[in-house]
Amino acid sequence: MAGVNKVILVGNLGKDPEVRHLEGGVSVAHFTLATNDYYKDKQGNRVERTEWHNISAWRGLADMADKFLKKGQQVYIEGKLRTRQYQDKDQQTRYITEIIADEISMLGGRPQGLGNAPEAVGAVAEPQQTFRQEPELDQLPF
Amino acid sequence: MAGVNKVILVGNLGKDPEVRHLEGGVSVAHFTLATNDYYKDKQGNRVERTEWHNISAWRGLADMADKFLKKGQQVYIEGKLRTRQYQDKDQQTRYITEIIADEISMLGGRPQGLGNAPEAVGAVAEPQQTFRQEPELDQLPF
Amino acid sequence: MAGVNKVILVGNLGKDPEVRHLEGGVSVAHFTLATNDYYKDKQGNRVERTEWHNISAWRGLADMADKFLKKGQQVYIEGKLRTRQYQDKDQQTRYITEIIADEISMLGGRPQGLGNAPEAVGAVAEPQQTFRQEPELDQLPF
Amino acid sequence: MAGVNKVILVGNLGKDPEVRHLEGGVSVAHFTLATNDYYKDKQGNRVERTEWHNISAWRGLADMADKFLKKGQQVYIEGKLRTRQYQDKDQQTRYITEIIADEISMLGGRPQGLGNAPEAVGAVAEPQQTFRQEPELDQLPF
DNA sequence: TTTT
DNA sequence: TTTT
Repeated sequence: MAGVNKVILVGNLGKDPEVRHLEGGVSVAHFTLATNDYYKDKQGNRVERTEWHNISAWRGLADMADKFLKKGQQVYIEGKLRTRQYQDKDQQTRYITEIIADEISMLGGRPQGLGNAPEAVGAVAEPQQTFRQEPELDQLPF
Repeated sequence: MAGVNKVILVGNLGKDPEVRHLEGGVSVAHFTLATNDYYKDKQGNRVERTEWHNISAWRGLADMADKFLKKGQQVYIEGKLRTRQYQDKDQQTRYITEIIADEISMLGGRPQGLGNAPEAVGAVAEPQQTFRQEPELDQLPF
Repeated sequence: MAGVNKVILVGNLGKDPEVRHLEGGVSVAHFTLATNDYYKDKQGNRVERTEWHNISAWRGLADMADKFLKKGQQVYIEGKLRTRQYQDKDQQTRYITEIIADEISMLGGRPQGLGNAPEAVGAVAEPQQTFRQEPELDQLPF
Repeated sequence: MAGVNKVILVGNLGKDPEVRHLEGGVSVAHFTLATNDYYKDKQGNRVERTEWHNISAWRGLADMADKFLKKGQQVYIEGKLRTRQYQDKDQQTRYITEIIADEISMLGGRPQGLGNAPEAVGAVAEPQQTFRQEPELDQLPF
């Protein structure tokens, strides 16, 4: 059966990505992304609402996130929703919904907080690049 | 700050929408939506993965869902992500991520399970209609 | 520089796909897709507006379109915009904007007009499948 | 019949918007947007491809574009495709495909080329705002 | 005609 | 926990 499961976000990283390296050489990055929205309430006041999203990126995208993404940076993210369950510290089943990134683009100008570290040179020289998940790897379970 | 928070889904309702009428005449509908995905594992076998999404629709869209949407029906949904917290029965704080629908389109042919009930006539006559949230109401808190 | 160029359509094929086989074994399919929209005019009358899109699909997607897509069928298409120029019969430069498909999903029930031709069995058995362009081929010029 | 006709772009303005005021107080803005894409050719060289899009914005969005958007600025645009015909100078029928903007978000930092002109103060103070077409006006013919 |  |  046909299905479409697509998420498109433009927002700012709430923290630097955290990257773990799993067995088999697979890496995964996690970070949060804030998307801001405005609306007018009944009194006509402008009210801000921030939504926080849990982003995860795998393999090549995880490495890219590790190298180039920093807290505060504005990015475009395309991905899919996935809700997984886990056991909390009291052995209760809990659910968390994440966006598995398929594509990440760095927006705006030079990312803040990036020094002259060698690994950042690529980002500095071309800070607004797009990275895509290699599709042949997308088939692995995660 | 600019933000984009957009979800696009094509899937099938897991159950009939449940509609509640809040104080002030506001109605809200909840249902689940399954999106199906296929991938090939390392052995080349075709594996199916179903993702379940919590959909909520408000006001006019809730009324539309109540009238026209049935379990099993295939729909296109556009909306935004929202994670809210609630207290479970043990007074523990829990989080749930929902898609707040902005637009719902009925796909495919005549919806199954629809008899000749008068309220369904519109849907039967034109089963593949699109419904949008009235935007001037979008500003109300929910 | 980061760029996003994305089109999402749900509509019906205006005709059967026309497939050509280019040198080098590359195939390309062309068809038109109608998306319907409704709005209310100043008098409150419901007015229908149909927009016609030029779709092109390459390689594996072209073969899929050739086998499974028929005039009238409802599909979900994701792709990118591309405007190319060509010379008309009077040697005038003309422009045409097309959507290069990255993903096509068949929606709704059993496709109309499909008989029992062997090549259609897959589609009939599972008419709502999703097909994606193989990304490693996406890099070829077209 | 249900239909979806959606375009999502992130790119840079090729020129300042040109705004015209039609009879009845309706304003319309036109500008071009470049989206950049990269791919590797068969030799493994990185090749850039730029796609140019014709954007039009109506009413409130046209006024917003007039005030806040400048050549070179990076924006997120959501809209729909529309192909219209017109007569060229030789009375030949020609077609042009445009994206009618529904939403425009200014991305990145302070827009370049903006001085201290009074009309730009709003943009400078809050350069990354999102503007949406008022939907009740969307029903007018254009 | 943009941007890096 | 972001950004303006």
